[in-house]
This record gives sequence, structure tokens and C-alpha cells, in this order.
Amino acid sequence: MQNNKIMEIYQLLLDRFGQQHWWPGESEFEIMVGAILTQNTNWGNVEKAINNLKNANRLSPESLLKIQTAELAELIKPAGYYNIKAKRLKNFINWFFGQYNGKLEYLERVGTDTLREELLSIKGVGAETADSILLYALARNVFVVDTYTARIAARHQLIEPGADYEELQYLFESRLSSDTKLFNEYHALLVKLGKDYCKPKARCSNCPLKHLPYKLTFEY
DNA sequence: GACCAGGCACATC
DNA sequence: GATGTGCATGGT
Repeated sequence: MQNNKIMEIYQLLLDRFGQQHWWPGESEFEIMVGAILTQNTNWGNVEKAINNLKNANRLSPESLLKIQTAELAELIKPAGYYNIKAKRLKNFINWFFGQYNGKLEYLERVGTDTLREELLSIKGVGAETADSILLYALARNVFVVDTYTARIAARHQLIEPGADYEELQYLFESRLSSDTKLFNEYHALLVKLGKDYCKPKARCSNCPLKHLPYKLTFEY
């Protein structure tokens, strides 16, 4: 059996960057809200939006259930796409109350596969958002895939370019022990690598993984 | 000013 | 089933 390149990369990134302490957030609920707000958006902008919600005393399930969509949109403006994200947050919160009366303790009893299906049925919650919620808010063993994951995996020829979400997720899940802490740290490290080195149009000259096979394509 | 950022739904072919 | 488009602020 060939040695596990996926695990090797993890060790390299951890040695290089150290623990990332993800997900930044003070509560499970805040993490779930952040997962929707960060869709295709810089985290710094999300923090501004979350602070607005906190300062307005709106960052609770009950408050978000009651708030008008237009008012919510105004508060989350810095996160971008604020109208559509306000609707998505509302869709999420309506599901949360509809299914679980807005109580985390009920939601936490549900099996991971069922929960994932339910999350994906919410308009505005796709695979990455659902998996971020499952892993980072609810400590379930699912590997989160994002654009960084796809870019890094494609450039280092870990997978065929154009691989879809499920294929990328399987690549990592099948080669790692099913460990929440490992999945948590690995995804965060990939984001760190993507932000600092594996950029869309960067040559990655100082890439920590540069000893690996590497093929730059600007499509990734 | 261009480019990018921890996506997703929907239209169209 | 694949591909294109709208959504939007803020940092580099």
C-alpha cells in the first residue's frame, strides 16, 4: 500500500502553520450563522456582520426568528449579498424552529446523515454550508470541502481537475481516520494554505507542498 | 481599478 | 447534465 499522501500533507501543514483554532465563534449558534454569512465572502466582512448582530442584540435563535428580513439585511450588510443572505438565514431559522423548536438539544440528538439531508433541503444551504455546520457547530465527522480544497487538490494532482464536491470529500474522508478534531484542523489548514500561498493567480513559489507533484492551472 | 473572498440557486442550452 | 449568471461588501 502506498503511503498516505493526504495524511503527509496534513502533518506538513500543521508543522508549518500550527493549530488554527477553528471555527472562530462563541457559540454553536454563532457558528451556524457564520457558516451562511461566509458564503463566497471574506471572513473579515463576516465578523463585521456578526458584530452588528451582537451589538443589536439579535444574535439568538429567538431574535432572528422575530426580526424582519429587511432589518436583518441591514445588519448583515458588510457580509455582502445581504438581501439573499438575510433570506437564507430566515430559511435556516424557520427550519430550526419548525423541526426543533429552536433548541440545539433537540437538534443534537439527530443522526448525522438525516441532519445533513435536512440542512441541504433548506434553500440557501448547500453542501459546504451544511458540512461546516455539521463539523464546526455540531462536531460531526464530515470533511468540509471548499474552493481552496478543490484548488489545492487539483494543483497537486491529488484528484482530477473538475472533481465535484462529493469526490473531493471522499478523497479526504477515505484517507483519514474519522476524527472530528482532525477534520476540523485539516480544513482550517487548507484555508490557511489557500489564503497565503495557493492563490488563484499565484505561482506558489514558496508553497510548503512544493516537493509534491505540482501543476499550475489558473482554472484552479 | 481589477481581482478576490471559507457558495448557492436558478435559467438556459 | 454541463455551463452561465446574479447576488454585493470590503481588503489588497
